[in-house]
Formats: sequence, structure tokens, C-alpha cells
Amino acid sequence: MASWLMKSEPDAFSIDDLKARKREPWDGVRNFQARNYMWKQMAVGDRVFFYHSNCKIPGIVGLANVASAPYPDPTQFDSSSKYYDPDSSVDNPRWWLVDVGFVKKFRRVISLEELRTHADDLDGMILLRKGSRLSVMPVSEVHANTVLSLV
DNA sequence: GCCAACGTTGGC
DNA sequence: GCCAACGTTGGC
Repeated sequence: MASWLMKSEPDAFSIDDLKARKREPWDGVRNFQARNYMWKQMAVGDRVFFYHSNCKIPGIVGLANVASAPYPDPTQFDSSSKYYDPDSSVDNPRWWLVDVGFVKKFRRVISLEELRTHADDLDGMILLRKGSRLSVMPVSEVHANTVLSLV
């Protein structure tokens, strides 16, 4: 089972929202690398670390899982959506997503600041790389276990 | 709100 | 194919 980290701005969609909704299509991703992870590499049941970005205390706030096979992001075909992509077509969709399912909310936030204090164990973690802006990224087994040990 | 870092676009 | 310009991300 692979592990992933997916970022969300809590003002837009938080771990509490996922808890309430149980499951959510991860729409709106418009970055090719992030899309490729969802499209080509994720498998149903994979672990997902849910990360709150662009907020007071950025950090990992809980666990989710990959709850569906990849399918075309419907928002790309919706001209009223801010994620509408006129260059995409139903026959040849450009953007793919998976559904994400709620697993658990951590009792506390494993903040970015805290993660940085474990630089030895988390060496090479994409999230911690300078300038990293990926919103969907793989997490190695070692890094995943380190994060879980902090919870 | 600032701004560094990055991805994407488009002119050439 | 280069690269400047632009828009976005996201920590601070």
C-alpha cells in the first residue's frame, strides 16, 4: 500500500468537511504532476495524509484513503466552474481525479513546523523541500511511519 | 499582505 | 526549443 499527501485549504475544504461528507471527489487539481499521481499511480485503499495549507497552522491533520479508481474531473467540462478547461474534451479528458474517503482526524495537528524538527527522519520528504508547491505527492514508507509515530 | 519559488504560456 | 512574462501557491 502506497502513501500520499494531499493538500487542501481548510477554508475551502477541511478534514472536518471530509469527515462530514465521508467521501469527496478531489476535483480542481490543475497541475500535471499532481494529476499524474492520481491518474497513474494511486490505488484504491492507499493511505492519504490530509494536509491543511494556507492557514494559521499548516500541517497534517488526519488520514484519508483513496476511495475510487481514477476518472475524469467533471469540473473541467463545466463552463460555469472556475476549473473549466476549454481545451479538454469528454473524448480526451485532460484532468483526472480520485475520490478521497475519510479515515480519521488526528487529535492534534502535526504542524509543518514540527515536521521540520524531524529533518533527519524525514530527509527528502517532498513536502519539506524548499519551494515545493505540489498539492498531491507520494510519501515514502519510512516517512509515513515517522509521521504516524508523531501522532 | 508580502513575496519567493515554481509551473505554464506564448512569442520568437 | 528558449526564455520572459505571467499567474499561482502557500509559508510567513
